[in-house]
Amino acid sequence: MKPKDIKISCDESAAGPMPGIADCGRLSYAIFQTAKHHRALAGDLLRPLNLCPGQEILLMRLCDKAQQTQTQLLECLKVEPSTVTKAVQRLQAQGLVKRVPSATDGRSHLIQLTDEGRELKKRIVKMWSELDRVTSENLTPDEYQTLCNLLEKVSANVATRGESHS
Amino acid sequence: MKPKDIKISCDESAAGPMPGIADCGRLSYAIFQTAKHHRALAGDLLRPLNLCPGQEILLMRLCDKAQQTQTQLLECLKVEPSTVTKAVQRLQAQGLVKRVPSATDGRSHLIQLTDEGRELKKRIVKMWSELDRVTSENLTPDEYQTLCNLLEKVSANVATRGESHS
DNA sequence: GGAAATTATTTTGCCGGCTAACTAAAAGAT
DNA sequence: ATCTTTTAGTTAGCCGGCAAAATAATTTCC
Repeated sequence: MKPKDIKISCDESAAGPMPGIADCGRLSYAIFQTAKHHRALAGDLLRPLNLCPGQEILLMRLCDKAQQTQTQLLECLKVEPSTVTKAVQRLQAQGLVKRVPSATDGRSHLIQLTDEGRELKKRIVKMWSELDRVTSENLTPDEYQTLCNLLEKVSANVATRGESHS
Repeated sequence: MKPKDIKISCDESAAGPMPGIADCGRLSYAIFQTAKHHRALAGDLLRPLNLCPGQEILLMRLCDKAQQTQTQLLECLKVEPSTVTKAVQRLQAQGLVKRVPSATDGRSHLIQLTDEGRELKKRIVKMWSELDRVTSENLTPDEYQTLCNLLEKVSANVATRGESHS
């Protein structure tokens, strides 16, 4: 009869909401924790589709605009080249994506969805909606808006990599 | 004379803020992107300390309460056992952390900071404050508060792993 | 046209995180 | 006391992500 009442974890114990790092960076800590759980939840919802978090976004990009160069992908995904390389390799091995050499540039390949990949779109959209639903479960529409706006503001603050040079 | 004006990325181009996945999950998308950039920024600030994002939090936990079992650590860090195992191994190899076998339980070890690890505390706190400062740069105190509150709310929504089983 | 610089991509290697399968010690049940 | 179950940690293997270094094709500049 004691399912989980022995909660001796560090946070919600006796003396308030954890000392230490959360004190000098409550926002950073909240982002950190929220994101980790959010990603884990995404992973759970993605597992039935045989995908890992991050892959679904790449696939959706290819739905929006078929025929993309890896450079285009990494720009809009905001990841490093090697990340795209690896992701594409894996998706290709799964038969969701195809690479055709560019006719005009011998260095680059165009990435496109296979039929199988294209069929996943509906399921991804559904999964992603569900993710957002769970994420925002007890938020009012106003809170949802506010949160998105603030996060987007913060995102801009924090996305100073690669733009601030010179 | 064209340093970076050829921005043909997917988001802020012609037709509004990107179609597709962000439409059916604006919040999820914002969390995803913000967290990635935030983590990258943390990585930048952590590099001079020779740490990777995530390690600093473990160390801070050990500052708050020396002598912790790995199980205690994983509970308050909210990560899986294997994650702690690996992290502790690496921090130990760096000489920041020590493991002493528990006197009362032959299975567990107590993790504690070395002197060197303890010396890092001040720098971590400083780094973390700086991270939070940059993150919240253009937010009013009110916005900061609101954002933290909303994120913590969302975090609870999304942290349903391991608690919902029967 | 040929050397130099830029661009597209890959490879390697590392880190945090997770899952799944496993070992070993401790606690319960009979 | 023994057998069973639970608990503490480890290992191996995979994924996303990053950094640094290398390769190859393209552009640019003279």
